[in-house]
Amino acid sequence: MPPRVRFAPSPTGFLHVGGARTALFNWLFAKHHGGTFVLRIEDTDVERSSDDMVAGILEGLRWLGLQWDEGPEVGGPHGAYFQSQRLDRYRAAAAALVAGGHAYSCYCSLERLREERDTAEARGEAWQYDRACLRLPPERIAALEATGAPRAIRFKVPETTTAFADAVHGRIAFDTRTIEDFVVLRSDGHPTYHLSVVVDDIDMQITHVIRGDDHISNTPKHVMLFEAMAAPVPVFAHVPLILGADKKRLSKRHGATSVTEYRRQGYLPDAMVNFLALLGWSPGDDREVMSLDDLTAAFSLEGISGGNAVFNTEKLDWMNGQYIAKLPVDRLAAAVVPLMTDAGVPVPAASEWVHSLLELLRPRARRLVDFVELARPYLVDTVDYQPEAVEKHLGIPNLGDHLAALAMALRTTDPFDEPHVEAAVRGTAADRAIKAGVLIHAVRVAATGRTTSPGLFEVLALLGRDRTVQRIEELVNFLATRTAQSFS
RNA sequence: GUCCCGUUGGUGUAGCUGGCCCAACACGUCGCCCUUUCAAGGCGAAGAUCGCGGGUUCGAAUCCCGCACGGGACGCCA
Repeated sequence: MPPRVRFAPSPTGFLHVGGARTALFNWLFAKHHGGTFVLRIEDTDVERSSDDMVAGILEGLRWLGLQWDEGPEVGGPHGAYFQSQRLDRYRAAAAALVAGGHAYSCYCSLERLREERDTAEARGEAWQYDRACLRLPPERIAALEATGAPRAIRFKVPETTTAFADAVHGRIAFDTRTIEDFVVLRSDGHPTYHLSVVVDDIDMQITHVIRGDDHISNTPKHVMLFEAMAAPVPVFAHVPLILGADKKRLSKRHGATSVTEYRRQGYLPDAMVNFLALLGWSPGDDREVMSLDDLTAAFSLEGISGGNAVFNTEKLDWMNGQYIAKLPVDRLAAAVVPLMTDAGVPVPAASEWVHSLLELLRPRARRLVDFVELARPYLVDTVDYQPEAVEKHLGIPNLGDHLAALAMALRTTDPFDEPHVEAAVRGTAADRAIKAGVLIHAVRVAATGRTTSPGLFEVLALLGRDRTVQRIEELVNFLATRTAQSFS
């Protein structure tokens, strides 16, 4: 039977990288085994959930290429896929638990519970629910019910040892005495997380629950619930957490954590997926740059490692560079041109020329946004000279004359391509008995205003004769006025 | 405080059915090559007493025990 897995985000925040990786592992597992990937929105916390967050999560998943087989917008035979639309199911399940003797009503006030916890915490201890309401005599319960007192439903935790076989950690056992009678249905009729997940996982026939390590201690509760509902317990696989550089759980403090943010910064979805897949998982061999198809073919739960992983941005950048290097140029242009336009850098319509430019810059970019600054000198009309470039390369005696001579030579360079431009530059340098490098550096400043650029002859060929000559002459003028000023 | 998970170079991992491991791959770092600069690419180097301490064994990163440290969970949040 093909497996059914699910990703069940709570729309109380953005899709962060940890959630994205959990989704990815689920997706890969499903695809590897020809199974089904279900997306379920856990929005039982009405206060904190929002439609915008749902939209953002869906968008993030699609951007990564993780389309779901069942869930929001695509439907499926096991819906609804929003927990807020399944409230009846949870209430029925809670009633069934009570009827079966697995759960009971609790009339304790929130104030009392909080006080108990606070005093316990003051002693440095944890408080467990004292089962006060489990011992209530029937007539007392009847009286409370008659007055319409608010009541929650608590699961009656049996005294045993619950154990489950975790696909990444092996057997994990809990003494249930350390687990209190947890609430499954709040007094407002809304289910808690524990009830809704289990009910949904049963209804949606989930066979494998792949989720974060932070759920390990919830799992015995879920196992007990599955058993109380006489449902088969799915296989659990708890994947390690993603940590920041300080080994603390990844959070806002660490900078970008949402996939939307990485998208905005110019990371490619394939690179993101590849990088995330390698955080806590390995194919078992030395492969690292892997497509979604490669990952799907290689994926297995056994390859997931047990320890938490630090999110290493440097490696992500490297990975992104690998994918930028391989991106077909038309797709690269489609991704990058809008960024340039947004930044106020005009891009000509001539796509051949733009493609050549991008090819020149490609090995120098790690993120798509890098292209904007990299490309700026080739797209704007006037070149701004960086002070350090001026200082470093323009202090040559008679430089203006040398440049004027070069401009003259370039005027008749034909064709104006890389080898001919190179010949003209080197020829001029030889004629004037200066090192080619000196002239090259100065011309780079003329053409780009910077100390660094792609190979100068490629740059000039790309700029074309007119703009090249014009920029060299502009630098000649700049030098002349500067000299005049220094004498005044 | 209690329970649970984890611990291989700065980072991510491989190795973990014990010997082929004086530990491998990738990122990062450093150097060299290429070269007009910056990248990219190629080549090379440094960097881990495999958390610590005991044990088992002819032999342990690999098996057992203890400890330390890190992380997570202990809600009518998910």
